[in-house]
Amino acid sequence: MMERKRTDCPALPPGWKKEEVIRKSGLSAGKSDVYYYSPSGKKFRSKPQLSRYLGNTVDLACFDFRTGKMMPGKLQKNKQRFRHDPLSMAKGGKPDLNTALPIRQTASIFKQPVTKVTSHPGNKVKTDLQRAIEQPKQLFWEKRLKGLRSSDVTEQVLRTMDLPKGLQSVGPDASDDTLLSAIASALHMSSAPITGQTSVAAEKNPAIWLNTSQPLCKAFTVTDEHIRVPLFTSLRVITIFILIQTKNQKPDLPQPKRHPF
DNA sequence: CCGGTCGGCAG
DNA sequence: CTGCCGACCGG
Repeated sequence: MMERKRTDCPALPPGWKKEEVIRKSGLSAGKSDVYYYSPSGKKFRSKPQLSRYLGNTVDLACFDFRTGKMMPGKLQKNKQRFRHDPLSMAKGGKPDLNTALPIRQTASIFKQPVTKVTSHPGNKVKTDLQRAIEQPKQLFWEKRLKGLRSSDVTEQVLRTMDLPKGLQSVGPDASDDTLLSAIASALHMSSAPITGQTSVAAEKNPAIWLNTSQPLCKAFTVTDEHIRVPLFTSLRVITIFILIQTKNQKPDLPQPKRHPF
């Protein structure tokens, strides 16, 4: 019997396997069918089926079912029609994808669109600079960065960076890629030195003792040694260390404020 | 495993 | 508009 290979699929949670079967005969000979298998062995043969099963635990918006890879930039080939823009719809034009309402981000089995209420259509939004600067920050907002990957020009998702063991995450999500995103964001967001969570209490109960101006990682300092020993450490990680060290030595330099990644 | 639709989309 | 092709799903 011809063994068919089930390969690991890095874009999906651990344990998920991908299989590609080439059609051998018939009109569609040469074409292939792609299947996925859950850790428990359940077979999936389409993206909608996969999506229904995974629910909100994995965002398959940029998941390419055929290749099994995340393809950022590839807008979801939405099977369902966009019917939210009466204006452009009435004109017979194609629905404007940019006016599509966002999907509610709360945990729910089903995706729920938000309801847009326009009570005073003519109103301008008041701009209150003071308020804009001090917006409340969501605790553990870094979790939303989970699964975010960098990609090259071909839109292939790059391998996750390996982090030195010295860096340890604090809080509900201990994955390396989230940790890295948090640190990288901290570099952009604040002009303060980056030290990690210096309070020991934060490690035991981060929900209460978290220092929200610091990334979700245990306290660390960057020494020359971190930068000098590139063995087993990627150039990109070294670069981040250098950026942190530079910033921490000159904390008074004005830093550009950016949005998190 | 393959065929038959349907819908997106390039020409 | 039309023909092609990929996604999806039924048998």
